[in-house]
Amino acid sequence: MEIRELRYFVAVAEELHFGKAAQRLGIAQPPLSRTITQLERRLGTALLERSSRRVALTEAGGVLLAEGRAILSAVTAAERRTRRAAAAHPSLVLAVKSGTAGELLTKLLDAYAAEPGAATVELLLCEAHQHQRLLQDGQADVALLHLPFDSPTGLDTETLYTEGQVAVLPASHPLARRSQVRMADVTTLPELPIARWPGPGGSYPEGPGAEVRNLTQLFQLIALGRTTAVIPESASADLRRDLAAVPVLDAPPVTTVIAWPPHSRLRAVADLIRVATRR
Amino acid sequence: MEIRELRYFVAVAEELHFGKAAQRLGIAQPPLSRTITQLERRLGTALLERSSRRVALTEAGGVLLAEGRAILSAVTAAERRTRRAAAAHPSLVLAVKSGTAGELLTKLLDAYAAEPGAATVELLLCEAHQHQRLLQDGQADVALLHLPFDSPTGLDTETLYTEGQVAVLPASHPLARRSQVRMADVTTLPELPIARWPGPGGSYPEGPGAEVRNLTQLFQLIALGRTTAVIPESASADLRRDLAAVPVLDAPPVTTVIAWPPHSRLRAVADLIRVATRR
DNA sequence: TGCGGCGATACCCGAGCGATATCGATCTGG
DNA sequence: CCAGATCGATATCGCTCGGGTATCGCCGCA
Repeated sequence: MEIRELRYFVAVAEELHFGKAAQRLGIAQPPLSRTITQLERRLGTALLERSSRRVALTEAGGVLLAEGRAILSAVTAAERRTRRAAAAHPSLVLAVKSGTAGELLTKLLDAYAAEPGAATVELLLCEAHQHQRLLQDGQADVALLHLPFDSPTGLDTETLYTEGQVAVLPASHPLARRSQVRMADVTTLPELPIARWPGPGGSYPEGPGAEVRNLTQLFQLIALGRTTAVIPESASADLRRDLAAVPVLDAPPVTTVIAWPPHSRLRAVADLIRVATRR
Repeated sequence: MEIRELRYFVAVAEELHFGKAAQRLGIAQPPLSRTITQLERRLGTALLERSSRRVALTEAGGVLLAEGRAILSAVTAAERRTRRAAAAHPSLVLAVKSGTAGELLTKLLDAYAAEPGAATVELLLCEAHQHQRLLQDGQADVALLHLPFDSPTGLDTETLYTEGQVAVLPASHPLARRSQVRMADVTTLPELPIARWPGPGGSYPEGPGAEVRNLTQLFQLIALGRTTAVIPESASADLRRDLAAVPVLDAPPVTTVIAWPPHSRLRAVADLIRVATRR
């Protein structure tokens, strides 16, 4: 099996249309048909069921689509990482959600910078749930994830620390004067529905609350009395004056982990992980 | 980058000798040289430092070797899994160390077999530390690992259960009458050095104890009074009459986890994991 | 029933892959 | 210090194979 064949197959499997796939690949349709047929013959398996009106994946085709996507991104990752490893000035890309400020990150970067032979650390600020893709296609070398929100599927991780969550409320709200609350107190406020974050696929779950993408948006909407949210304690470190944070006793704890692709060979990654986990 | 190029590069990087690599690949040496040069030009990076007497990896070459190996095994895994997904009779390969008998496995297999639409489960008995390779190159679909002995690097896992460890001793040994011992009691017996298991690389660590590969060997050597060992409680379930097991209070607990490759699409894998983790 | 959409087939051309022959550099033994 | 051996690079050739255009055959639809 060659990469070219996989690229072609993935294109067809995603478009479910030979013509469109050929266009996307920048080739004509006949060689595409031929390549897929040849791939099927090599594997000894039908990958697509095709009539002249409809193209569908077979069971085997579905498996190959999943595996193929992973392989293709592994290949682009390998190219990127190889090029980067050759750069005169070694550097390290650390992916973090734009919310993740916090002492932890500062301390980590300072501690690593103090190491002998430390590489330049570039911060790659990303949207929620993007870390995994960034690590898997080689755009980032390491990431900070927040369990259980982010999924560490297929990554190696080390736990850095665990914290509780707080409810963020308008300072004037009755609950804001409490020293602690429970999830039920926060989720049952009819006038303040819980904000919705995008899911792993990038789309929002159904619900009444406002749709938000980052903390600035969230805080503004809370200050306006339109929504509320339960977030990790450290994310509420420097809150606006018109907001209040109240610990939520029974909210699931949030664990910050450092994650990296399983076969990373970069010395800088190993160093950073060592610095992050020692103490 | 094409698979062919990667295969060639990995061969040269492993042999560090163009002639030998060409032989291993079953081609002549000139096209191999040419392909590597072309790969280096495409990546814009030297991968190998070559004089006429010596071939060595560059920094970038080392990175590409690690990534390339992973990609190559992912490709063979994709081929195997695609073919298997097309088989008329769906089956599932579960990799377990030959020691892992125990109730857990029996219960798991029974529970899964009772599911509607259960696939045939083939057991693949393997040596220590082989699970990961088997999963990564598609010879197995799921595995049972024992942390902290086996490493779940690059795999997704769910914890099944945790147990203590016991010291296995000749029944006639003085310690065998104790109801519990400590690590120090067992490791400091001059006449009974602790047995050595192969490490992740397949080679044995240095030390005085006997080299063993499986429980039968181990038990025989213990019965002969040549060695002793600390093993998970469940592995000592049906012990020979001339052996005794004593709980070791301060031995690290052993966690059995079920592990699978991160982007598995097989329904049977999902079912098995669901069955394994529910209760 | 004729038309349009879509994948498969037929056929041709050029790039690229592999083989052989040979060169040039470097290490080794006498 | 030189002759031979070793080993990677280069030159050149033939052929496979990947890509293009033209066209067919099938099927849904008006």
